[in-house]
Amino acid sequence: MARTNQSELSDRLGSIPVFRGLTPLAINRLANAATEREAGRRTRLFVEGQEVNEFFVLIGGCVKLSLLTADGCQFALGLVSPNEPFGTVAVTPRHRHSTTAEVVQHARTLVWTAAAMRQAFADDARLVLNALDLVSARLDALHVHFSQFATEPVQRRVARVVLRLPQPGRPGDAIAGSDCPISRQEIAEMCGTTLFTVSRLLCSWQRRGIVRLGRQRVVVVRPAALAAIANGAALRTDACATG
Amino acid sequence: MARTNQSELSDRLGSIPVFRGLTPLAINRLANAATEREAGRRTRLFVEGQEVNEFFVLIGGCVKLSLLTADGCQFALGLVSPNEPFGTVAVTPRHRHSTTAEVVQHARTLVWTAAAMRQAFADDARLVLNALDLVSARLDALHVHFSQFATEPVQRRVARVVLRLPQPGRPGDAIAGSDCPISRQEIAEMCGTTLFTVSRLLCSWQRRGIVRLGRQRVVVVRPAALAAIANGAALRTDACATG
DNA sequence: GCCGCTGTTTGCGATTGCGCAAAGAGCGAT
DNA sequence: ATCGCTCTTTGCGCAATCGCAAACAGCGGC
Repeated sequence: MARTNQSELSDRLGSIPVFRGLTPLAINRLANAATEREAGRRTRLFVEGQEVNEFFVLIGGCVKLSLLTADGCQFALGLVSPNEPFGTVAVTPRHRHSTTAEVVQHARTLVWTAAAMRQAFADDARLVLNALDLVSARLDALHVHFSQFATEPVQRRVARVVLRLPQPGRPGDAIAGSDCPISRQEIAEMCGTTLFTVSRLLCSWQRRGIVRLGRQRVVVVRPAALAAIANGAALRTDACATG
Repeated sequence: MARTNQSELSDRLGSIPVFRGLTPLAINRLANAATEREAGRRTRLFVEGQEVNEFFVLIGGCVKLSLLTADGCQFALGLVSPNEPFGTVAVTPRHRHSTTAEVVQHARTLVWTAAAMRQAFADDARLVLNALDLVSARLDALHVHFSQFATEPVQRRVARVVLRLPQPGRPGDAIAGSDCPISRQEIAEMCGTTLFTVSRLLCSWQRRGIVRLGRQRVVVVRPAALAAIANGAALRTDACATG
């Protein structure tokens, strides 16, 4: 790849979960085959339906995965955090992306071609196992997410989504120290609701001092209170408006 | 395993997608390690949270995968069809089931211990690739399912679920030639709604001649009409009650 | 400093879908 | 054949949420 020192890159790769435990040889080959790519807000790294020919790992910034339903309604699956691979881990040729990846905040990514990944899979069986574990874990997580989604009222879903939002300067979080602009519309798309409902809920939470709002910004002030809502504690929304 | 002829079993394994393309050696070892197990209605093959120590492939009958949400609400992810593996494909030790598998209709399964599966993964790298593809495909399918679920009104979700239900004697379907008893409650759990709403919708469809209903039974008479509903064609539910 | 654009708030009316209660129906057991 | 159990249907009222329209507000450009 371009600028970065090779062995430094190898070290970095080794710390990414999906590459953990690979042989030095495999890691080095991956490091050689990697390309670093930056992409600005609103760029699309790949689009739903397009053939899979690249594999991404997010290094910095924020990327949103979404898809379109048959009736043209957009639904967002969630945001990708740094060190997470995305795109598709699978290597079946001809496979097509089931989602669209859009950059929410200027993103730095490591990119491999599908061919390079197939080579890597062949180089080290451990990578396949890692990928399998990763995808399985995602599947499990999605099961849980789905079931919550299916059975919970909007208020709780929005609370959950907001809790997962990258927070400015929250350690270990998606974009430590910087802002990730997310509109009410985008939150609505992650919750399967409308921007109006999201706005109403957020405003009521702001009145209660649970969040602080701005244009394309939601800062969680009292995570515990929000978690309580997410877990079903608060039944009423608009009560105690002066809280 | 017990009764069946070994080579016959090997042949059968070879036709199960997840085992496709394995070396004869690996297939034979799998055939040797397999156990056949039958389980009656309402039996649970594994329970959410329990440690994964067996791997299943459904041969006949019908199994429902479900999970409990935090508030004790049951949600059903769907039904397993014959030749589908279930449980968890991943082999990470200590991994726990994220779902519960309950027999809906007397089921015949092939079972392997986690140890046997780990051995098989080691025997033939192709198995790991197959598993990765399988899990990836499921993840993609779940993304789509989820997004439909999140954006569509109840009516369409119920239509979709009913379309997927095993139909008596429909070729290639879950339980060719026999009935798979499913209650309104169970359909509701797959749709994220209540049994009342399901009942109302089904009755209105029956009045329109789209389905035929019985106790724990839904037979799709006009799949095309139901598909039209699933795709958003019919806006009104109760209109044209005599249709 | 003003303008225009995009994103946000809020009120209001219309629906959808829920929840309970009670009556009705299939099915197996005695 | 009857009983009892479970599953299903249906009526009715209510709460949650949507959808639109219009007013408001941050922010960059000129």
